[in-house]
Amino acid sequence: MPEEVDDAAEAGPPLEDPVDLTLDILRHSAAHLMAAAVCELFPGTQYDVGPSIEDGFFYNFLLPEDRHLTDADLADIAARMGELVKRRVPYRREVLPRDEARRLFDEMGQKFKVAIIDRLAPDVSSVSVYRTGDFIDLCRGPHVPDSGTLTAVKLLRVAGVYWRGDERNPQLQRVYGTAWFSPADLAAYLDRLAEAERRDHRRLGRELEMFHFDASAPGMPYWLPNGVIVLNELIDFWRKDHRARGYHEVMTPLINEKVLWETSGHWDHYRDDMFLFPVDEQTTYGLKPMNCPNAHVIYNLRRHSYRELPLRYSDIDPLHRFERSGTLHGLLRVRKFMQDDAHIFVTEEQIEEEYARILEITRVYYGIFDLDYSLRLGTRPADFMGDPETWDRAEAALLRILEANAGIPFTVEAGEGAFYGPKIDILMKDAIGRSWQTGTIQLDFQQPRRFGCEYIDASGAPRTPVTIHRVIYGSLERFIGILLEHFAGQLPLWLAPVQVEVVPVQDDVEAVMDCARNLVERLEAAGLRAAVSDSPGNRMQARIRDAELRKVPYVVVVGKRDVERGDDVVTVRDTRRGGTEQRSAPDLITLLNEEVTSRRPS
RNA sequence: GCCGACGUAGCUCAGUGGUAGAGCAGCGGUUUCGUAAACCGCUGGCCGGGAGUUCGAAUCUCCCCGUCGGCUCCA
Repeated sequence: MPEEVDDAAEAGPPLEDPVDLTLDILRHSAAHLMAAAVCELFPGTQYDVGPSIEDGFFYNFLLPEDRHLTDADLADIAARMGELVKRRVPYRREVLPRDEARRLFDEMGQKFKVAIIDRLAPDVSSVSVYRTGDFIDLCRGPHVPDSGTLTAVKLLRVAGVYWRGDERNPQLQRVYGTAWFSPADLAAYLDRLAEAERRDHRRLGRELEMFHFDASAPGMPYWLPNGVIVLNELIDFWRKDHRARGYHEVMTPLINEKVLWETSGHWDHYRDDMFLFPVDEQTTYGLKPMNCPNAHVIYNLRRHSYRELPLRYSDIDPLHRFERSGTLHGLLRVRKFMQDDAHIFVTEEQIEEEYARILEITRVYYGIFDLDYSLRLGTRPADFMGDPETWDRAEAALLRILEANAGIPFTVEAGEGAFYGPKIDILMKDAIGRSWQTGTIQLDFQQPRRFGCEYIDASGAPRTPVTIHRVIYGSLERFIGILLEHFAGQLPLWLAPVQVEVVPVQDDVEAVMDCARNLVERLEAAGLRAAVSDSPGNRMQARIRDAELRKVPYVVVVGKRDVERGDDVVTVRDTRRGGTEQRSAPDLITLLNEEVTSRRPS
């Protein structure tokens, strides 16, 4: 789990012994036990930090002589831990003066521990250490009384991590594990992971034939017919709604000469994330990673009055970003994507009101899908453009906006802003609880200035507008990935590639087939996506199963009995809620159309 | 990009040095059945790519590509 770990937080003034055993204590003790096993198996191992995290624990190691842990080693480590559990090794606490503890770890050659002690606050005069057999760790505790408590522990995986989370530092190896009160709890946790895997959008995307990734285009999705329907429905809704909200859609070049990126600042701040290609000795083009520079070009096509602002340009052009290979992840992290993008030119006085409008759009859009989200304010990054005073002003404005929108939880992340301005991000979680940014609302004082954008204010003087960059869905690719996981593939009716499938009971009876085809025609005439089940020779049951597996929301079965009755009443199976009911065809059409237009989530 | 793992039929997977397999899907036939899998048969593979070791490589070694889990980075 990508938990934020302050590596000095483990050490400090000793804590008292716990009254009750918590999962936190159990997991932290499991981390110690694992480190003890690793040190026994690989003498000379340096150990760094090993906290409890959500659902488990980890410990970071540097093995001697460039040895690296592999999955095979995990089994050995687990076996050694098992022996220690059987021996009920006590966790013994000692409190030492700070300098004595430093000497102890220094003599042991544990330089990570020495570094932790050296980073402690000056007023910390004593620290505690815990001994588990021969293993000694710098640790505030508290811990379990002995290792006999650790009966439901499983080591999960090994990962490379940069020391103290900095890519310029040497890489350590981290072993992740999970620990629970009982083997039954552990089994339940593993079941939960297996359930999450069934919701994995990559699996659903393949099974539902929505998208594909080819080895020749890593991170660039092929959208298949089913996926294009979802994509287009989302875009159609967005387009129509935003036109009504005063947005003007534009389309701009996918590639621009280097000079544009120099003007925008991308050349200096974003070049490494761009696809760049020289076309001759003098000319280099860049494939656009963002739409903002071209939006500024459009703004500058004529003079603007303050009366025109806010001026809202939207676009959904494809973007390409050269993401590092190890970071790609299905639709959630791609190199080619589209955003429901817009650039809004406002006066500084209009910022807060326009943000309020955008946050209202966010509430509406995420409400449609029953999605829970949180907000995050990202402030000035290390590699920022412009002057700190402007940044401070902008950050203060966004903080006021967030506070005014009480009810939605938000966090402030220092250094998480874009290089041109601070931003409010919308965060969502995937099936296994990983957090992803979807929408973002960014404030930009830099690009309008760099592009020389102006408007004429009420007194006739030229002034520089502020640009708000905003996406609500964010990347449509990522948003669809999140939706697939959120709905476990059972999309709301308005997005479902096939909304109704008609299954004939007897596919060799012409009257039955005519009835099925006629129903589909009427559904289609009413604007619904319908099809006759086309697997000749299969029994009705197999056709229903097939439609269920493809997550078709409604399945209608028609057979001889319906034809003979001739009352235009059919049996409708609701695959999302389960169960069937009788309904006249006209009623069915009205009902489904109502569900589509209201965009009910399920 | 870094650490670890994985890559065999469209999909899920078995096969650890000696003739490439199963289920599902697909195709052909039989069946026409009332709400989650009828039956029989057939087809289908540069075993991710390249080099090496070996009498012999899906299997062992090295390099590359891709994927998965983390780290870093980010919509």
